Amino acid sequence: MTRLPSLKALQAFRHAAEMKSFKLAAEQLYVSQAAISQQIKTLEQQLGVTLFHRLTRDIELTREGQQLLPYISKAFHSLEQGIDRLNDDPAPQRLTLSTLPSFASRWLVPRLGNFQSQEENLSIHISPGITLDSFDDSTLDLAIRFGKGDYPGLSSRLLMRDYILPVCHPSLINHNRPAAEQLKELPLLTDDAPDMKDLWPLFETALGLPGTPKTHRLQVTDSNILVEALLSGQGVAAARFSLIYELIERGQLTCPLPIYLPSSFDYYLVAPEHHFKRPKVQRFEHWLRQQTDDIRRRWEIFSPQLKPIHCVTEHYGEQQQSDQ
Amino acid sequence: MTRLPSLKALQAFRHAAEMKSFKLAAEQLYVSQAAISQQIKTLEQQLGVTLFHRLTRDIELTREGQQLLPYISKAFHSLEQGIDRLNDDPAPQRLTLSTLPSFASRWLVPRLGNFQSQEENLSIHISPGITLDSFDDSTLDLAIRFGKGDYPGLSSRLLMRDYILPVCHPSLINHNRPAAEQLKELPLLTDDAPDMKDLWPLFETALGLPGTPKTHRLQVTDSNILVEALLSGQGVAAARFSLIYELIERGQLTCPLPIYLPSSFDYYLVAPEHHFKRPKVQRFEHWLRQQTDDIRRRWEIFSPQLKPIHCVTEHYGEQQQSDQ
DNA sequence: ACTTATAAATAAGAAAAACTTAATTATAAG
DNA sequence: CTTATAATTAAGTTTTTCTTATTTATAAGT
Repeated sequence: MTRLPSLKALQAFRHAAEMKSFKLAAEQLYVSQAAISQQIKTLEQQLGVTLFHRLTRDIELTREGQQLLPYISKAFHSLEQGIDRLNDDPAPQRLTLSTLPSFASRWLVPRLGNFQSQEENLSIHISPGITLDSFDDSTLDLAIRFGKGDYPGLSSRLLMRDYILPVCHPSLINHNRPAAEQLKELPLLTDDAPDMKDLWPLFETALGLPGTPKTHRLQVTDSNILVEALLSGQGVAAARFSLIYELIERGQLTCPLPIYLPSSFDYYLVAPEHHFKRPKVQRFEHWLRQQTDDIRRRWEIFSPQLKPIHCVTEHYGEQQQSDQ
Repeated sequence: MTRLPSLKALQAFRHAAEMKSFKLAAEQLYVSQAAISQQIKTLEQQLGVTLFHRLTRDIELTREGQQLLPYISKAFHSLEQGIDRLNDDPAPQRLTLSTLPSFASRWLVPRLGNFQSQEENLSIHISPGITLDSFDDSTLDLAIRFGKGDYPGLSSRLLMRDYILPVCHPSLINHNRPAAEQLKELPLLTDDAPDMKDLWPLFETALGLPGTPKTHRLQVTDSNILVEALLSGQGVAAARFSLIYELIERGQLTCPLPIYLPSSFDYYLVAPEHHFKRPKVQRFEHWLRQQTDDIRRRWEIFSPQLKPIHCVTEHYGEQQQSDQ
């Protein structure tokens, strides 16, 4: 039942018929004219029909060719239309984003006004959530996710790298004593997200401090709440630079130890590949990268004072590739 | 601009979508399931879209897949319809034949009653002509042509071989004298068709007769007229067995010399390949071959008395591949 | 809970299709 | 009569597609 000829042969026929020339058809399709000649020859053999009269220096459709052409054209139109529609944006005036709640409220929303002011006609919708929303219901344009960049079935682009710092409220640190010692006495606030769990001990061993388990600890599930706890001076924690750099700059938080950990998870833009072709998404991505460039500059200013702990992140590499 | 995927990939998609299974699609298309899997994978890459959700033991279309499917189906319908139409018979109740006038009147028409009686609903039209009619105007179903079987752009099938005999009216021959001598005195009737020209000298040299050019001769352009002239005793001629065998059997003509020449031209059925698939054409061909079997049997009875002249027909081979 | 069975994915190599260049053919135009 | 053009043909190369064998994931059966 494989009675259908190949698309290439049909395309050759279509172009040759429209141009009334194998040569021009070949140019349009970026192949040699011999290729067209051969395709049409085999097409004619397969169909058992002569499609063209070969006159000396031009060709013309036979009756059968004329009869066939409209069906072929129609078929190609339908194919092309279907494929074009796939990439069409169902709602070009509306940009729907999925992000982590912490990133949304602490970083994205405060800046979004700037983007909205230059995109008068675009309404922006944010869908905050821990898990990655499905792109199947067609409403979601783009996700900003925190992970390793492996999102099966989706296309991802690195938005920015992140770094993890030990932080606490400035009032908890007495500058006359070594900070490391004081930290031992403070309650530890932990984030149980997979990428943030059990990071504190790495700081301690890096400093050669005995790994005495902390007695006081407060465990949260959302980085946002963790930051609020830090701001109110409830203890120390490992926190992401991206979420707290402004607080440090403003003196609302401090980084008591001159060390940091490169994050094993980074920020990615995630969507089906074709969503990245939507003009509104491209404009948003462009704006977003301007904003993250700003973070990167701040980090470049801030980081020289710190020493990286190159923790071999193998125990992250092995764990389930979970994502927030 | 080669943005279209291959037909195979689209066909794989179509069947997989309809069957909700790569395995079943593979069976329908007579390929392995791995082939379908790969085709769809590359299709998804090309389109930048996920077409199927892979659940464990079945698959389902994504939103994009659902959106694409109707366009693809429509395109395939159009293709299939166009190709089917090509082979459709525009007038199944009417059989139009093109043949040589001589063959039509002397052989075909007298027998056609037999065919027509078993084909009540088929009207038969004969278009007699020296040259091969064009198949472009869609009215012609089949041609019965006399030639070498090379009809560029058309399909041809050998219908029957033919043989050339020296013949004249019986009354012209006196059985008490050697026939060869008597023939020298009779007028020669010639057919100036390319395949019949200059055949008489071959008979003469075959018999070892001096090639004294005949003084009396009558030249005709149609074999039919030649036969009429022979019947009325106007002379001798080289004539086709197919056209005169019944006259010999009835004693209306005689073959005075026990020799014959295999014809360099034979009878062929000629048409665009797909015309041979039309039911009415197939029925006609079947009937026609029954009829020509009869001629062949008669020849097998008649020919043992004769000696073939294996004239090296090179001067036919080299001449223009003309056709009657 | 453990085995079995199913459907899809993947890898590697074989087979088929399509393309390229170069040479040939046929004929209109100069 | 020569030249130039467009198509065809031939031969060899590249690309695509397919097959077999293996792997993965999971639902179903024991």
